[in-house]
Formats: sequence, C-alpha cells, structure tokens
Amino acid sequence: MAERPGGSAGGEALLFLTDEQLRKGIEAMFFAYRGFTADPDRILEGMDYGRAHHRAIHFIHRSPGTTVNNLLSILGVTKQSLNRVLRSLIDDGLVDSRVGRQDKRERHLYLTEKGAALERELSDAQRARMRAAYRAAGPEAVKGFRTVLEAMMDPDQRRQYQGLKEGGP
Amino acid sequence: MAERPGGSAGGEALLFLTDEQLRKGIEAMFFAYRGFTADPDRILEGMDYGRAHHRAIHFIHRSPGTTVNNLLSILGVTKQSLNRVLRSLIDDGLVDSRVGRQDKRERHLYLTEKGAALERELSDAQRARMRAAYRAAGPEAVKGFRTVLEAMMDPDQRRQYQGLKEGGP
DNA sequence: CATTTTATGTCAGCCTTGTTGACTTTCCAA
DNA sequence: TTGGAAAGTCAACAAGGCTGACATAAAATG
Repeated sequence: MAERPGGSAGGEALLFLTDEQLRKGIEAMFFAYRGFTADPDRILEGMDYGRAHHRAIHFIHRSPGTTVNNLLSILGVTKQSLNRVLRSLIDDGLVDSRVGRQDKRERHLYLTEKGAALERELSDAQRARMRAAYRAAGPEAVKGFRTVLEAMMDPDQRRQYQGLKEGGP
Repeated sequence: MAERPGGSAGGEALLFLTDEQLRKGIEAMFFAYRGFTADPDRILEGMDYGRAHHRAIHFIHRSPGTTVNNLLSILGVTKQSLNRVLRSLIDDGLVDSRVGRQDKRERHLYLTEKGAALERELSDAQRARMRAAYRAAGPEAVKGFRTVLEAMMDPDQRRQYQGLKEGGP
C-alpha cells in the first residue's frame, strides 16, 4: 500500500480510495449535514425548541408508544438530557406520556395532535430538501448514497437503523 | 402528484422518492453522521479540545495561510465563537497566527508541527472509517454518495465545498 | 414476604460551543 | 485625514451535552 493505493486490483480501480478522495468525502459530509439540518433549525428557532426536540419528536412519530429507554438508546444521550427535552414537550402538550399497562414502570410516548402538527412541519421541510436532492441525483446515486452511509455507521447504530424498519412498541 | 408519486416517468421509476424512502434517507444521515464524528470525538475527549477544534484544525490544514475571515465563512460561526477556539489552539502551540504582509490587519493561520501531528491523528482515524465504508460500498456507490450529498448542500455551502478544490491563501 | 433490580424522574452543577452586544486597536483606501 | 473593514476582547447568556446523587414505584427474584 505504498507505491499504489490499494495495490491489488490494478491501481486505477481503486483511485476512489485515495486520501484526496476520502478528504472530499469527509468535507461533503460536513457541508451536507449542515444543509440537512438547516430547514428544521430555521423552523425551530424562535420557538423554545431546538435540534434535540426535533430528534425526540421524529423518533416518537416513527415509533409511537416507544418507551423512554428505547428512545435513550436510539438517541444516544443521557436520561437527564432527554428528560429535559421530553419534559418541555410534555408540558407544552406536544407529547403524551402514558404509564405502561403491562409494566407500569414504563412510560409510553405518543405525539399529540399538536405534536404531530409540528412533526409534519419539520419533516415536510426536511423531506422537501431530501426529495430535491434525490430527484437531482437519480435512483442509482441514491442507492449508492444509502449504501455508503450504512457502511459508515457503528455496528450498534446500524442495527438500530435497520431494526427501525419494522419495529414498534 | 396525488395518485402516483412524481406522475410523469411512469411510477415505478420514482419509487425512490416515496416518503418512506426519504425517511430512511433522513435516518441514514442521522446515524451515519454519528459514526462519522465518533472516532475524532473519542480522540479529543480527555484533551481540552472538542469538535469545534477539530473543524478549525481540519480547514487550516486544508488551506494553510487562510485568514480568520475565510475560516469564519467556511465554518459558519461567529468570530467570538471561533476566536475562543483559535485562542486555545494558538496558546497551546498548535496553530501559528501570522500578521499579513500585504494587509497587516489579517491573520494568516498555519498548523505548527504539533498541530499537524494532531491533525494527522484525527484525520487518520476519520479517513480509516471512510475508507472502510468506501471499500465496502464500491466506486459506483461512492459516486452516488457524493452526488446526493452535493445536491443536499445549500448553494453557498456547495460553492465553498467546490471552491476548496483548488483554493489557497 | 423481603430484597434486589429496573425504569423513570429530578435536583444540582459543570462543560462545550453556539449566540448578541459593546468596545478597542490597527491600518487600508478613498 | 478620516471612514470603515478586519481583528481581538470582554461580558453575558442559552442550548444541550455530561456526571453524581437521590427518590419512587413496580417488577423480578430469592
């Protein structure tokens, strides 16, 4: 791996693995992530909420009835941090927290109509950007996009990402 | 755009634009970005530095001699915020700030040998993950990955991303 | 039944990294 | 020579991470 990068499949086929190409990929992630979060951030500024609230709302919408513990492991933050966010969402009537029927220690989280309305506003904006990008890039590019992103995740994160496909309470 | 999503190219070709597919793309970005930043974050924790220092170091390495103002527009933060980060890097001898020769108001930023060493450590870790993901996904997927990310950026961000290709002081 | 473990909530305090506003110094350019 | 741009600095604040300690209820286990 000294003279030619890669060194097995013949050089040219591996030019996409040069440090220069990798650096471009890294910067693409940086700039694209800013775009990715820009629209919801704009909507949330002015409200009392931020990106952390958006994330909670997204995953509650995604898995209605999810427990606090589930949410914690998906978001990867501490319960104190999540609690602060959930508290404000519950107090403001965007999220409904119901004691579990089988296990009464658990709280199951649901969006209220008001919460669902905000979720719609946020995800409409985020999807609009995503849709424009997808449409401009085309289906083959989108497939590659998803493949690389999945390969970039930590195994635990990937499991959660894939597990979410069918998941539920 | 009501009955069939898209509605022009025949339906099946546009299935990658469904809300479900877009939602998966959104979550892929979320989880992948966590992986993307995980390794440098691990290296930096314990030092006095964080992700903001990493970003500054990255772009100074990338464009040696860049001015504070250049850096500000790339990073998209306030000068007070950047100044706090630069101050610690300069005080700790990782970054060298030189008064401009033509315009003596400007400061040109360079990594010292110590700064370059940390940059190497951080970018080696980040590149290793990127390389593994690229290799697993293959060149076609990588091409799609970059295409979608570029389309996702704000126009200003995209200009900066592309401008960085040749750029210099 | 007694004990331990689990799920959750909460208080207090700290750190990083972002923000705004005000003010100063330097110094290029009109 | 003066206006304004570039940079630096101080102060104060907010969001959203973190740790540690402690409380409560309920389930699980002995």
